[in-house]
Amino acid sequence: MSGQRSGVLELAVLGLLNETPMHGYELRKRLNSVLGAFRAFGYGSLYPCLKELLRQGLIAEDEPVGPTAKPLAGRKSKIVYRLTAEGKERLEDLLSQAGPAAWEDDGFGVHFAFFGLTRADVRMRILEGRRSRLEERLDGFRAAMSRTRERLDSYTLELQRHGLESVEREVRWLNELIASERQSDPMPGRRAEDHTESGSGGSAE
Amino acid sequence: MSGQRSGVLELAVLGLLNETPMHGYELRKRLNSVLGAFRAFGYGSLYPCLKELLRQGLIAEDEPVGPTAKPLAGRKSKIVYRLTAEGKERLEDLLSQAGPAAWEDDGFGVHFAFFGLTRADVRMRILEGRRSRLEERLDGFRAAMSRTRERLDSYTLELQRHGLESVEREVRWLNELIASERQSDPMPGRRAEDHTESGSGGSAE
DNA sequence: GTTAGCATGTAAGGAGTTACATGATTTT
DNA sequence: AAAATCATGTAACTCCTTACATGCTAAC
Repeated sequence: MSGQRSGVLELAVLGLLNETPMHGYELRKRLNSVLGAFRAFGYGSLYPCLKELLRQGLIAEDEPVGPTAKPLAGRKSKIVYRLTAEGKERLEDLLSQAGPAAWEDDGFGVHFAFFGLTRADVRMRILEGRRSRLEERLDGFRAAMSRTRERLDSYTLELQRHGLESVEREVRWLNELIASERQSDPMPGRRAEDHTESGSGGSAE
Repeated sequence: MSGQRSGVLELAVLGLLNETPMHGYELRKRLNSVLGAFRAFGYGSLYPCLKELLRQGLIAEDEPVGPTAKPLAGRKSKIVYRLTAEGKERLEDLLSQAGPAAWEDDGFGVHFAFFGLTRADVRMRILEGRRSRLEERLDGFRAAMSRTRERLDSYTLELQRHGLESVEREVRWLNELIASERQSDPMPGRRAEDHTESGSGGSAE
């Protein structure tokens, strides 16, 4: 067990490098612009992650053939990373898992961002998983409210009100997404183990 | 440097124990109901924290004089914690700090929850600090959007749209709160560029 | 008398964060 | 040539999570 690195960052890095090769600095900016609202990563997180992915052979260094291709004077030039075949495999593996990691607060954002690479049934299970996660939270919330309806100063109350409203809004958002997914996906002969159909309804970019 | 424990948990525990003494199990429920929308703590977080606060003398054990007060047969009964004088001091200290810790994603919720114990000027600075933090984020966002308006699949786009909208909503919420704070606080001598007046107002709690 | 919930803990470790350090390139 | 920004990294640390372990107490 050394460096499993099963976090959000790994997936995000693999996903972005799948779109196009990049060097670290650029990667970080794309990272924080794509997932900006949810989390922000610093170099202190990114570079160790790249190092680890490199060690695992999931990504590789591309020799910089760009403009002013200085042939490495002491190794302190741009290092462009690209996804290897194993990396692509790992990415697809990660994106086919529809478990808690994909719908908890951490994780959902990234998984959603790469829904374009995700099978329709997995997408649906993740959306529904997140929705029921949020509904659980609403239940606990309301239960707590009726339990401790007693003395609560107005700030605590306002915080709860706002929190509740935010969660409700996300549920509505999910409902719309789910409805929209169902529409574009005719829900073909749903026969349990049916995942290798000839891909007609894949990623319509 | 041993166990500074300057996190969200410490503040939340001190704040809740300030309202009323409690034992750990109960504390955890209150914790997750008050801050429920933002974070959830497990026992594995809470008990070590209590232990550390105890070591620092910020909280103390209350002998259980409740119903069926079993006088400790092997020490595995309810342990009720209460805030000590030092604990109260520490709480007030934490709640008077209007720094990044109070308006970043992590800390804002807790600090807001205890605004009832916070001086009016500190409250205002925290609300404004958070607002400008969010506005920075909006700027970065929109800059990123105009930079990479190019190819973006619809899911990534939808994620950004939703993220943007959420942040905008929180800014509006903050605006309302700030306006409401200004109203209940006469804000002495407010004359446009007039910010260095001798503070006669302050905390009229 | 056994499930379900209350109640208290510990050991190991994960996933980043902070602060620091430094070189290369472009802009002014 | 100075300043800004691009670019890459490391060491130490923090706050919390996960999984585990245990015992008491009330309900069915």
